[in-house]
Amino acid sequence: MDDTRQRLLNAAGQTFAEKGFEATTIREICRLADANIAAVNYHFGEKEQLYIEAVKQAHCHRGEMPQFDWTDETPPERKLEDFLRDMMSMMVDDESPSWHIELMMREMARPTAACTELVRSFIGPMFDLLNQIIAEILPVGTPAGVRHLHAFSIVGQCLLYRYHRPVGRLLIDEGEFRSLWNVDKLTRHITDFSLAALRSAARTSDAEAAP
Amino acid sequence: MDDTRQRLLNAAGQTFAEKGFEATTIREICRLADANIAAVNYHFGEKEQLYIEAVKQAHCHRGEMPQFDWTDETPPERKLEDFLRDMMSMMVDDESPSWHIELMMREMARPTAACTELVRSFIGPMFDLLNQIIAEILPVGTPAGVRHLHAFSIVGQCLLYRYHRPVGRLLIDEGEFRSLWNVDKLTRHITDFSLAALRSAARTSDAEAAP
Amino acid sequence: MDDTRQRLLNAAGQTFAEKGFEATTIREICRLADANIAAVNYHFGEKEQLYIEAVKQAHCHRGEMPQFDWTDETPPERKLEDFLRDMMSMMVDDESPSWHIELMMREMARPTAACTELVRSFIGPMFDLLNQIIAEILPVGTPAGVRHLHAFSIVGQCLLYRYHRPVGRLLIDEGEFRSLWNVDKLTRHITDFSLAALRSAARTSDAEAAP
Amino acid sequence: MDDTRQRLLNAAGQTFAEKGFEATTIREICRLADANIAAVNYHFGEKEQLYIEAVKQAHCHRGEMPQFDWTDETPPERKLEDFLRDMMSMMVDDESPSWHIELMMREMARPTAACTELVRSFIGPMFDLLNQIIAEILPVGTPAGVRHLHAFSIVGQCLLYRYHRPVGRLLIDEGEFRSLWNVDKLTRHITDFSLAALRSAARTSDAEAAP
DNA sequence: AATGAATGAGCCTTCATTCAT
DNA sequence: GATGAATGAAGGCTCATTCAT
Repeated sequence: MDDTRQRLLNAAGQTFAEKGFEATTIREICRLADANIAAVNYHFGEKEQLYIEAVKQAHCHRGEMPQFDWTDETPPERKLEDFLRDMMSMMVDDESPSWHIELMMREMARPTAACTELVRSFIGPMFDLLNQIIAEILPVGTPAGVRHLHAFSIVGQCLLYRYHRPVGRLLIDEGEFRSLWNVDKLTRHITDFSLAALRSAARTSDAEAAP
Repeated sequence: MDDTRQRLLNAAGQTFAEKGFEATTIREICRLADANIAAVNYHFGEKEQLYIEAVKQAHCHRGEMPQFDWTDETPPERKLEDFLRDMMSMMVDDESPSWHIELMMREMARPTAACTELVRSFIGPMFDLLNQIIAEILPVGTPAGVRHLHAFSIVGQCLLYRYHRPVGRLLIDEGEFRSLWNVDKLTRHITDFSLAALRSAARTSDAEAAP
Repeated sequence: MDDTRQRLLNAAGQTFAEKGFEATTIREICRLADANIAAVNYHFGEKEQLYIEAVKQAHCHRGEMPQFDWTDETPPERKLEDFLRDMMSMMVDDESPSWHIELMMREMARPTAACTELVRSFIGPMFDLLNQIIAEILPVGTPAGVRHLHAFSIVGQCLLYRYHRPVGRLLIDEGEFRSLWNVDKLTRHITDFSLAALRSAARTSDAEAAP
Repeated sequence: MDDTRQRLLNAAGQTFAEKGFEATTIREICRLADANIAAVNYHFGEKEQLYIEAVKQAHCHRGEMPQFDWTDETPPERKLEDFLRDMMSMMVDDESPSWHIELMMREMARPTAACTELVRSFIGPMFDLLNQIIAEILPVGTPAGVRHLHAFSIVGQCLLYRYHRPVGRLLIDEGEFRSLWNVDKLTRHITDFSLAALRSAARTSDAEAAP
């Protein structure tokens, strides 16, 4: 039965997400999974392989890629907002612990062998999608390098709210923190901020192109 | 002699920055510092205290706060660019390993007891400074919450280039990576991007305020 | 099918011969035999039983006892030489790894439960045969104890070349080692050495018997 | 204090001698030495190093080389007997457990890294001494290779009584075994046997040299 | 003030074996 | 008859820490 294997993966993902690879012991995982200590070695060979499999499963579980109901008519501004809302729902999840995302975040900050796979199947496609949206806003012919810089600027704004949440908590007072760390509000702000920057870049670029 | 204590702090900062708290062993630090194995416990009581002291020293070493030669005449746009250039020089340091900054980055992502002190003496003042610059650009009377959102958007763009450098390396090809991950280029882009967004916000705000 | 059982025995013999009982793992044997991990316990109950069966098979494979074409006329000197040549071909086998013999050698040095069977069916008969040859050379009526001492002296000379081959390699230089560790040369030397000793013992014994 | 280190070496030698390297656990050694389990790692780094040091100490303890009160007048026959008596007292030691020798014997049969040192400081000198005695008996000018063969024949006779004691026990009945496995009796037999062979070789050699 | 020695808890891994199918 | 899954004990080793000097 694959039950034990699955329970191990869940327990591992959860614990690795919470404490990181080094600080997690396989005893802890096995206790949580209600499995024998030797089960990890039997199913995965070694601790690191279990970690890699857990990361793989983490983003699979999330559903590979979000589904948007966009048509050919959908304006890019709307697409950007949808995209950002999806991103921010991953960054700010007060209700669920969502170790799947936490594990991916850890992997992005300190990549191990599992990172390549993660980039191939999730991060890469998301990055490409964002670049397509940007391409619809910036003038045709904008170099890829410029689009990438804008994409990084947008993604950077999102990631901060997950990675630096504890620091943010120290920088602003509690009331403000609670009203701020909220998917709706943050989505709206980042959308406005980024759209303004993109439009400005588009204008500048046009002006340069047509003197 | 305080020599041993100092050598321990240096060795600890270096190693903690490179490997993180868990993955670093006291033996390793002592070997690097050419000190006795019991020296850490003698001077600092326990491993965690050594870590805290190392973090404290890391940001002290950096010189607390950058010094800008601004006058009352200096326009906020110039100030923002200077500020961002200083930030980016911390984010992108190809030449020096700069464990001081790496340690601070680690602490910001996974705060420990040392974080409060770090925020008080370095991150907080930097955040305040950025907010002052923003306040000069946005209309008088803009609520603090709005300023903070803009500050986060700006800081988020910067931090990405340090935290997600390995992922960035996987997303774009090597030639582009090398031409992109560069203080000048990134400073200019982030300045332009953020300034455009701020100006747009300023216009919108004025329009709302004066119908 | 008895195929698996047989493959296990071969793999076990080979591995036990090479590494000894303790250092050999069941997994290793099963991998080599391309059998399931539980096959050993299924077919043999436990590791030790597999070892015993492997030892049994080792000497069976060798053909129980050598066949000599001796007649009543064959002089004992010739018999001794034939016997020693057979012994030495087991001790010095450059060509084949011959795990069958290596396993028997191990068992003789550190006997386990398998040893009794080995002595009964192979070593004992060989020892008896040697004693018969000795009896033909020493005067009639020589006590069994004296014959046994001579047998031990002869066997001891042979065994050294297998058990202490690595030490021998360190005691003499490589050229000499290669010219020495050779069935023909060693057979001739041990035959001459032993025959001289036996004849001397025969003379002494006769002199004592007939004053 | 070096007390613990010494106790560990003693316990290790004893246990390794009894059970071999693989079958011995460091927990067992530490229990016997009344030391903490981490003491082995502290003093020797790893199990194998402890083993090597134990082997080194084993032959040091024995007193490097036996001391014989020989003069220039001492006939080689007397020297051979003394030499063999010393050898046999190592091979047949009913009274004392003498793990020192047992450990050396194990090392000779299955050499590890410790063997080279053992050969250099003990086995080699003993082998040289035996060859000198042989040189006094065989005619001047006998090639080294021939002397070595005789030395091996003599040493082989001795070693059998230690390595194959259990098999010997199965080949002859208990009464005979007890009367045989005895330093005096065996020394006398091996001396007579070998001396006869050497003298015969000397005569043959002379006859060939002077036709 | 400073250190070599020692400690005990705990790490990951591997073992021979047994269980349920 | 044969096997993949699972088990518990034990393996060597490393850890941060403390002790006696």
